Amino acid sequence: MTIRIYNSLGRTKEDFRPLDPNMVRMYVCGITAYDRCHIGHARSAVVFDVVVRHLRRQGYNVIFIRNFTDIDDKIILRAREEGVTTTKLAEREIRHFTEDMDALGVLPADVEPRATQHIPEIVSLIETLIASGHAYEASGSVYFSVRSFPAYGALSGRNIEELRSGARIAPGEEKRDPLDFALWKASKPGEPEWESPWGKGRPGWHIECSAMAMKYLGPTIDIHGGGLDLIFPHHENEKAQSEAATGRPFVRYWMHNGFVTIRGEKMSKSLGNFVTIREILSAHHPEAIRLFLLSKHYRSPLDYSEELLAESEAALERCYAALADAKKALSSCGERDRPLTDDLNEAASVVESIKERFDLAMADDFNTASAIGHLFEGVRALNRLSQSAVKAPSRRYHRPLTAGVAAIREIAGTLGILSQDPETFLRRKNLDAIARLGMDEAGILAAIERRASARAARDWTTADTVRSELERMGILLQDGPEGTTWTMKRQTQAETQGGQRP
RNA sequence: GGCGGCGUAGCCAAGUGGCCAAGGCGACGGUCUGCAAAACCGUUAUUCCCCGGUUCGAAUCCGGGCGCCGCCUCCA
Repeated sequence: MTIRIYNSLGRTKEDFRPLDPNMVRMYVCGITAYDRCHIGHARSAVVFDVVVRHLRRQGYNVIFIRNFTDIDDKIILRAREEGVTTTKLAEREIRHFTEDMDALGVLPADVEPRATQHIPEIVSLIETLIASGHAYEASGSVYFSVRSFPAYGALSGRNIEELRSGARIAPGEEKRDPLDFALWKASKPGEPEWESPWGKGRPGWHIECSAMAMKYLGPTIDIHGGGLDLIFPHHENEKAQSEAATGRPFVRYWMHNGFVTIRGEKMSKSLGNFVTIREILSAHHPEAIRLFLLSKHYRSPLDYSEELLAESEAALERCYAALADAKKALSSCGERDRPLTDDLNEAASVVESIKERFDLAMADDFNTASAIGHLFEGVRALNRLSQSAVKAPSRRYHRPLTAGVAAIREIAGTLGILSQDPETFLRRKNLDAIARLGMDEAGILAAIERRASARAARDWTTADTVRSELERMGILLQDGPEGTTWTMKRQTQAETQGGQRP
């Protein structure tokens, strides 16, 4: 199936044809390691994680690189404020990031290179650019000459002359053109520094990505990803310096994810309206967070709110409940050969077709929102089969139930959800919830016992009193053929109002 | 100012020329149940911000409004 990708360069959807038919070279800009990551960083990571997972499931051999910027102005500034070295600060934040990613189920990249560990490659790339007249040295710094690269502005759709009129040269910079950008920055006293042919200094921000991408993936890579805000100047500059150095196209498909907003505004440090990944993880299941992040197409803005996260959580629970029910149904469908009704045959065919429809949605520029729609159609069809299988057992349920569970798990695997055992997930969720309320299960089980005796005696008043007492604490009872089970009441919108966060 | 995006049910969100406008959350009615819950079934947008136009036919294309947002400086 041909995948179509919206290419930021050209702003159209194009058929995806990697340089080598079965291999995908992919690079995504990671974080600058100076502070905790928020849900916006999580979105970028999860979106490209899903791209990698999907490409791999389609049979591509994906080489995936995600870098860490571990030296830059912000890191130097923050390290100074905290009185630690830039290395220590970066190490710490990289560790936090890695922990966040592990928690979110984001697969590690094949290589996670750091700028400071690639100084020789960076220096060598800069030397090439100087030799070919695309860069020049001035007082120990090296700048890229934008004028020397006529295609500059093509990626971001910017007009060079307009950019030039708005740009200015900062004090201490010796640029020949206001648009020129630093490849190498001469160090100021007290700053971290590395040896170079131009004296001690450190790499500029953009050059590290070119050097590392080309080191691990070669001069032309298939997919380069990052947040929308990286298009200009970061990716424009990366493209210019890489192509100036090699004379070959740097990236075949540029992908940019949209922002996470909060109350309609971009989440950012400067506005102070950000919510860290860690905060959200403390209140929500990681897979619910993934489902939320994937609920909208990756290029559109996604508005964050507690209510929407709670909705995703409810939707996720529904999926797990369906898998758990299907398992039970499977064990009770028996050997009797009873034909299925038309609508059940239809449910069976829905279940058998969701993989294909899911892949079709994903092939259209990774339309996860649409793909999730198909997933839920599968869930409903599976529920229908499970319910009938219990009511009117027949061995004819065996195949669609088994296929349905397998299909749902497989496509969910592309999204990085439904990876746990359903019973374990549901039980854990309940135990976690009562633990948060400071309760334990013994009390609940005792109450269920009391109610069971009352019910046996047909004392409905007592039975209902016990049940409503538990319900007031947020615990719902479910009477089934094998006795009574308990579960936590789902949070509704009304109940989450004025919830955990302002 | 330049460039770009968005406006679909109570909320979230697919769909970008033609089957009844996906799916999720919520709400309501039904099946089930002692009553419930869960699940299932049904209902919940004669209509896609507004006004014109093109077309046999438009949420989808064109023109004009209105509203919201982003980039143009570090930013996922």
